[in-house]
Amino acid sequence: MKAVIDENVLHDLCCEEDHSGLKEHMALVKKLNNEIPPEEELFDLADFFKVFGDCTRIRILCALLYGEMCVCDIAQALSMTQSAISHQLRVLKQAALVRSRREGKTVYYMLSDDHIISILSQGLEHIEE
Amino acid sequence: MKAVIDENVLHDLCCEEDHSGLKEHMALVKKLNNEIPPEEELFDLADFFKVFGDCTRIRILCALLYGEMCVCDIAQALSMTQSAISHQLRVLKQAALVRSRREGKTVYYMLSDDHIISILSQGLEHIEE
DNA sequence: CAAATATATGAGCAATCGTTCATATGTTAT
DNA sequence: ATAACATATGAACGATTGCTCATATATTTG
Repeated sequence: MKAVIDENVLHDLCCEEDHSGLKEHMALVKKLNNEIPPEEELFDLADFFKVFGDCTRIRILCALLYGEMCVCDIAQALSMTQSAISHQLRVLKQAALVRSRREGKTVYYMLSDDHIISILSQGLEHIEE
Repeated sequence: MKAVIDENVLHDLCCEEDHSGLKEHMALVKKLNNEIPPEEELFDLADFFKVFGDCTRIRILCALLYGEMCVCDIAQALSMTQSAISHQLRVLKQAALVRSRREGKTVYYMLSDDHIISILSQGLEHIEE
């Protein structure tokens, strides 16, 4: 192993102008218990991000930023078929990114929590560079 | 449009016990200039998250949490072929998630900034629920 | 220069993904 | 019950993805 380990990483982080990364790094390393997490957890993590990795799903999430919407309105807003939207809403729901509420014939979807907003926001920050 | 708009969202957020989401929401809405961002930006955002949406790439990023590593060591650490790792490092590099440094025959890869750490960390937080 | 080592890359293939189309399920109104 | 509307879902198909294998490029050493 030629890899530079542990303390050097912390040293590098400490020597940067922006110290905000250090706390997050420590939190993550603590969370990881100083080891690469078990395969299963990394698999879940990849699966989680995979859901964000599709333009249609991102557009749905952005549409829901402004409040809950029913399926047909989302479809109309994105100029896509009801079926396509419904399929993707299922993916989003399985990943717990959205939840739904039925009101008669129509089903309203909304973001399941505002964790999602900060993840989207952080992604946007990164690509604007 | 049956969608609930704007102020209602803010109202909902204000009425939650945890107020931490509001600031982030406002930041994002401000960033979006109160509109769904142009298709191109959402496309880029999806592309960005897509990179995190693969188990091998996540494992590489986690390996690099502890410091820079050369290609063959990453391959050994993850029990994968050098070629597979090299292909994925290219994807990670194109997405600006890693950068590399050549030292003789060997090429060392490292995380390009600690933004990535906080994104990983935030993802882990979400799946641990 | 040739050999050895580390990395990068192109072609090909199996698997996964996102959409469409047809159809099923669920709800309301007549 | 029947019709109308909203949503969900299964099959199928084209596109994309991640790996393997073979080979190319780059660097060091003899």
